[in-house]
Amino acid sequence: MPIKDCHTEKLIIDTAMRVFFTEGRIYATTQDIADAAGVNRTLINYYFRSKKALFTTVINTAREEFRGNADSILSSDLPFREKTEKFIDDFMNNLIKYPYLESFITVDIIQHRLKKNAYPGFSEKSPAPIRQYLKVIENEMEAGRIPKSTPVHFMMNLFSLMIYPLIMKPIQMNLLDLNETEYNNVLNQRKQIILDTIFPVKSLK
Amino acid sequence: MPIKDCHTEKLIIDTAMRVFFTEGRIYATTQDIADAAGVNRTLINYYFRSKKALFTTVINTAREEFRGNADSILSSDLPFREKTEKFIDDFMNNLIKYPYLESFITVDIIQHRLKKNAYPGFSEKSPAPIRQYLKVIENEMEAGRIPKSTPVHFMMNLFSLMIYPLIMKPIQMNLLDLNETEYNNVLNQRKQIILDTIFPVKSLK
DNA sequence: ATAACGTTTGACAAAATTGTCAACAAAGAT
DNA sequence: ATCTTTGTTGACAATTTTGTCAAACGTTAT
Repeated sequence: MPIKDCHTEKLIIDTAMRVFFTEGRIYATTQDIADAAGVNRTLINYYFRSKKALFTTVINTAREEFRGNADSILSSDLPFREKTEKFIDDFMNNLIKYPYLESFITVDIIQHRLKKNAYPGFSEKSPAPIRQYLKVIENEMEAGRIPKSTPVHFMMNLFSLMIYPLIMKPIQMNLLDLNETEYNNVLNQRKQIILDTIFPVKSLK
Repeated sequence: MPIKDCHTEKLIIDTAMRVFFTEGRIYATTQDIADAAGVNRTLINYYFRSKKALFTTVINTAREEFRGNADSILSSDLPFREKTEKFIDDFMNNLIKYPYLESFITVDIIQHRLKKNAYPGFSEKSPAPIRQYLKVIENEMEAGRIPKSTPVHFMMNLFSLMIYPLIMKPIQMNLLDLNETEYNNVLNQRKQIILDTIFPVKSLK
């Protein structure tokens, strides 16, 4: 079989991403992943050497998968509101696929800090498209087209409103007394709600 | 030593809460916790029988610790804005102590779902003070004193804005290019920012 | 003093998880 | 057909983590 197959490798990666980032099973073992993929556990070691190596692979794969669109949207020369709208749309579609990705990255960072290692997944500076977008936010605030605070808070608000309802779905379902279907309906309304929140409509008494 | 000491038991609980909910070390072993507490690991089994039992104990302890204030604030007859202000203040003070508590509860729920068990930490309905507060939000929306959406989204926004910046601190620090001190300064401004976001000021052009 | 009790400890056993290896299978190249 | 390379498997070893137990300790009451 001299031609590289890599279909098993891809199967393992896809399964691991689903188990980790979609289902949020942070304690999943290599056996769990192998079972979910329907392959022999040894193959994980064959293709990735160790569980940790698989882990960094899937995190990087997922991050790259997300970067593409987001960067081109943020770097485009669309007007601020349209750009933000597109960004929310793209980002939330990704979130539905891998809601727990950020949670895993956070856990990963905490691990590295414990061993006093710098986190390999991070570059020194924040990504250029983000820095650029922050500048645009600043302009919009000065022009008075969005509430005056600081670009950093605007970004925090934006990410908070998008991500939190997805990663804490089980808790929120109980807190707000919603079943699965009801909660999913609410999630579908979020894009519009988020827009209305960060671009407040001025129709209050 | 016939008189119950319980100071070791309390030490273990406090340490476990710190390791789990403050430091976010989700992979911490019983040995890690024992080391952090400076006690023999066997004592964890002596006082709590198993790691899982310790886990449910600390989750319940932390939840009870948080409930008290929040419930009395939400059930008080303060005007809506003041009530919300107090709630944010109380909730965020708790969050600073145990930012990762909700993350752990979520992980716990996911575990239980995998075993097809109902989550023991949840009652059927959502807590009464929350249901009551949701009613008040509805009234405020109808009166036009806050932007019209639904109480559920208002709550989601509120929790999102409070919790997300704390649990994703490492990621946000990199994304926004802030060091520890700068990020903490930003966090200190959040209470006011959140108020301004959910009670929009109408000074836009 | 000693008996009783709760607490603490180290050594050990059990379980769970991960990693390694030699053997085997499959498929194209020679 | 045989060789070569890649992929796959099961058995095994190593490691990590958790749980158990008997013995020792310290304090108090008798």
